Amino acid sequence: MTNIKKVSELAGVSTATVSRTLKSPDQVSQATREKVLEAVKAAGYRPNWLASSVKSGRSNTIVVLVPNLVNPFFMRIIGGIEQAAQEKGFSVLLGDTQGSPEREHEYASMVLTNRADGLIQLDHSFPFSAADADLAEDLPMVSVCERIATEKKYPVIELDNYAASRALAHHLLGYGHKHFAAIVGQISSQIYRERLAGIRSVLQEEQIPFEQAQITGGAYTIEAGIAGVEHLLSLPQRPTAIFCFNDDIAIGAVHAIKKAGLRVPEDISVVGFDNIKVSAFIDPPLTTVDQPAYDMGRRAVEVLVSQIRGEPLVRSKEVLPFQLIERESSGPAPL
Amino acid sequence: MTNIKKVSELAGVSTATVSRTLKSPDQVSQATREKVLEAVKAAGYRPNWLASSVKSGRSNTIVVLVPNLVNPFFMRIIGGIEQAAQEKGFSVLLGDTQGSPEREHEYASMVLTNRADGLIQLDHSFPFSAADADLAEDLPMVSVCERIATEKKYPVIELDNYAASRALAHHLLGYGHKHFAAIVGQISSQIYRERLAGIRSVLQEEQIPFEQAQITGGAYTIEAGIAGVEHLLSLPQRPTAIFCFNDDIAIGAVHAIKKAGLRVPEDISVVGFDNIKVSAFIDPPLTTVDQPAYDMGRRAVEVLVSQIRGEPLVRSKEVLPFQLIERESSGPAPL
DNA sequence: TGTTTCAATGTTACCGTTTACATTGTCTGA
DNA sequence: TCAGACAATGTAAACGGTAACATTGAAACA
Repeated sequence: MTNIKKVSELAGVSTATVSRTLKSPDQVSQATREKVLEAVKAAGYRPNWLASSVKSGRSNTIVVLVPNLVNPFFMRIIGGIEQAAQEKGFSVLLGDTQGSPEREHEYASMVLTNRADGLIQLDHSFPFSAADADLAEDLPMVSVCERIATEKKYPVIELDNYAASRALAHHLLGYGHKHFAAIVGQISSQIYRERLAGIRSVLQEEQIPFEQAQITGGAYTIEAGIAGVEHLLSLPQRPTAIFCFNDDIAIGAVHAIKKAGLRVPEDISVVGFDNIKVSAFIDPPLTTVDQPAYDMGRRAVEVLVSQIRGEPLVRSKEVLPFQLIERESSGPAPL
Repeated sequence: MTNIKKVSELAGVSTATVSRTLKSPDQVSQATREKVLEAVKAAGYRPNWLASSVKSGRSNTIVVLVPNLVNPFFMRIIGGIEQAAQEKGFSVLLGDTQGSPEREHEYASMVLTNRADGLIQLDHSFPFSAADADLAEDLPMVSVCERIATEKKYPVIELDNYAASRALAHHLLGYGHKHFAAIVGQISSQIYRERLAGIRSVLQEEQIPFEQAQITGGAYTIEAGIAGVEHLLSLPQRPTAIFCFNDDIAIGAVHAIKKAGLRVPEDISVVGFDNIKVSAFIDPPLTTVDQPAYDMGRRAVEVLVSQIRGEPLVRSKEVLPFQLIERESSGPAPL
């Protein structure tokens, strides 16, 4: 291992001078600087990051807890996180939790052991184990999309899910739909409640019933979309419009509807959520709500890093703008 | 900061005893152990990972260089990497390179600075900068799917792309196709050459021409698929079967073909590569080659970790099995 | 010329663990 | 009763940097 001592001997200076040459070159004379840099080159020296970090007590690393790596929406968020983190000199430790609390505990505890300085949670659970909960008191943590289920208010970057689903509902009402259904994602999450409330509020204003039987789902997957449609088509009163709580569900729903011999949107309109890339290119292209995933990731890092730096929290909640994307999976209600 | 010293004072023992209690409890007497563990709990002590790592000289971390986070195929690989890494006690630093050499250099240099112990490269470039190249001599590095372009042979986990594209070609020949085209991904990569060679070899055996004009593309994206089809449809001799070098390209191709008023597969057959999740649920479902992405990620970690541990390399190349998935995007050639 | 100042560099303590080596004390066996 | 063995614990030196403080020497100024 080529360490700073070897370089200092090679250059005929002290280790402090080598360190200074690399960290604050203006404190070192021109001549010495050149000498040292030459020695660095000759020895092939790169400072040991672990050693500097243990000294500074900072790892300049953040952990990101992702429920599902294959979800392209999450990956767009992570793209933003990566970009912003790199700009701020942080690196990103990936925590693929698969929704498992044990995995979450494990990754979350990295912040307790100085392996990471902060945490971004994309799921809605409080990621620390009960045993660690009190230690986790004031740790830098930010949630994106979801809201962490705990008393203490952690900053959150989110979408106005309530308004967005109201927009979707109005969009479908404008097409004359009267029979609605929803295929929801993970139950018990904040998102679930807000989106459902948004839909409910609009339908209530119009005095349109929205029965419990027409709410199905349980996961944000294509399979959940397929199973949801199979259930809905078996009901006595078949819906003419289906809210899917993300685009994966919607893709499954469209697939299942077509497989059942029905048409989208002529027989049933389908709307999604997230606006993932592929949604624009399936048949029919999906009406959905665009979430600024990349920017959400960026903001999350900015907020987290300012927390890590101990700066005061400006806003504990940031709501980013959504955009209704009207495509061809939604249309006039059948007569 | 609660450190080991505080705990040792609280327990009335030396720091060494605290360390031993946590790392090798059998060296400590029952009574002391209990005393120490109680103090650990009372102080809310968690050992500082940075400090242990600097001592051991190991970060138990691997960097993964990903050209594109949003590609679900890469994410499946990364899922396997994550899983295997966790099992082996490693964590994963994500490096989203976007194909930029500077980004690659930056992430790759983490291995030089002890921030990570090894590197998995999903792209085909040698990720170290020219200045670092000689330092990078014997660093643990594994490439997945692609082959790293350098003299020294790094272990590689890959698919038999040649055989896989031969299988696709035979599949389409079986449907009586005579006019072929390819929409390729990144030119100059190993994958590009092997897949093209596979197709060429089959067509040559059958004495079927495969002109340069019918090879188009440049990126592994939906947009490249769309642009590719637009180009191919403008040719005097329109192909009846199109090889797409990944499923994203194929999704774009199918979209563009349908938009042009043609049918898949009645007018043009389309085949993809990778078997990403959504490929089974688009209309028509995509004929493609399944790559065991998850297992490739797992194997990459296993090979990398054994390299990190200094174990001798068993095989420098592992070829994992592919599977031809015949779905409805390919069919009999039009008359 | 003597004092002050300051830039350049060296010395050394420290970050929080781990661990080789030293010490203590108890138990065993002759 | 005492040497030897061994288990339990303490002491202190690492790991590879960084930075506060100390030292040196030359320039600046009165």
